[in-house]
Amino acid sequence: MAIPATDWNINEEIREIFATYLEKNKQRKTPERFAILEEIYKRDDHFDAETLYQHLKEKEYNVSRATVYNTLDLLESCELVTKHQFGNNATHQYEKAYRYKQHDHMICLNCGQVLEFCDPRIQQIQSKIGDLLNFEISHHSLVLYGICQKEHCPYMQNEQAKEINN
Amino acid sequence: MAIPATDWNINEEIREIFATYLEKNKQRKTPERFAILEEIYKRDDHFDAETLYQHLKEKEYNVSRATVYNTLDLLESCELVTKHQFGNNATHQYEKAYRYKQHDHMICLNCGQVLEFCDPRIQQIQSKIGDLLNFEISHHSLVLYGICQKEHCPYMQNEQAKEINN
DNA sequence: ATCGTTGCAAAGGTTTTGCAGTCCA
DNA sequence: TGGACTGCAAAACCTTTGCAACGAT
Repeated sequence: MAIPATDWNINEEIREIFATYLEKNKQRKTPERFAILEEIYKRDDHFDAETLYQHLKEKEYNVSRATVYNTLDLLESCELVTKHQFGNNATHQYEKAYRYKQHDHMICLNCGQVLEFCDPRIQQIQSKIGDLLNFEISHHSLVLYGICQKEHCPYMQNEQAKEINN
Repeated sequence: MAIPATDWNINEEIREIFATYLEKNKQRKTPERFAILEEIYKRDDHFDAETLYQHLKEKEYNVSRATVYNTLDLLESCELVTKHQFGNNATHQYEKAYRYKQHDHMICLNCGQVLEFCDPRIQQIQSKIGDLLNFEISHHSLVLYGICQKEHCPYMQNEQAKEINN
């Protein structure tokens, strides 16, 4: 039942970062905001706002959708959360960002699984194109779409894949 | 008043491709569909469905939004049009795809301008990661976000930029 | 006590859908 | 002619907003 020390420390660290951010920006430290932050860092996958809202509702905390969206914006601003736009559907995907090294995504059009990968060349491309076209590049989004060749990838397995496929 | 031969030929070619696609897929060759195709290939920029709908409405053709969306889907399927998701807003951007070499996009977060660029390394990344993670990659989306350093980039110049910025 | 934040529901913008009428094959 | 396509409007979807009540500072 003991919580691993590392988990605890990370949670403390994150709460601290968020608290400092809120103070600096003269925003209130409400319990709802910290509950949302905690729930996000408990999860390990990519998620959307509605899913997060449902998970919170099922548990202890009764927060409204408006608060979820508001808090996600705040967490994005202080870089504790990253917001993604995968596929062509309207729904945004989010993921925790703290201490996760920068990476890009590859998505299976059949089963909807999201894989993460790194390639240093993308940084090179970023600086080269920025210099070339006289841009100060702040960030990028690279998504590879394809079909995973593993046998455990049944066609149209889940809703997420359908949405990504449109 | 003479239409340049190349333009004419390209238009004929495109109509032919679309017609063949429609036949193969047992879809009807309606005037609306060809009017939409033609309007798209007259334009040189990125556009969204609503803009296209308005342009058609202002001109000869009275098509409905539903038909515009339906036709854009068809044109995407036969690869005459590419659909993009820039920024975090809900609106999709489209662009004509025939005979335009594959490229990626860089977007100014101030003025919303969209620049296109090519870098062969992205193809290399695509095949390397595909091999590595056992994926059959069909396409990718790379968008660089930044601030253009030119003097003619006033802050928050237009609506598009605001939307990209959220 | 103040004033930012919450919850709820209603509005917002983009895209899809249902249905009756139209028209291509 | 018949089934697919169109137009219209309504619905669906995700997200934001208005406002009264609440609560952190």
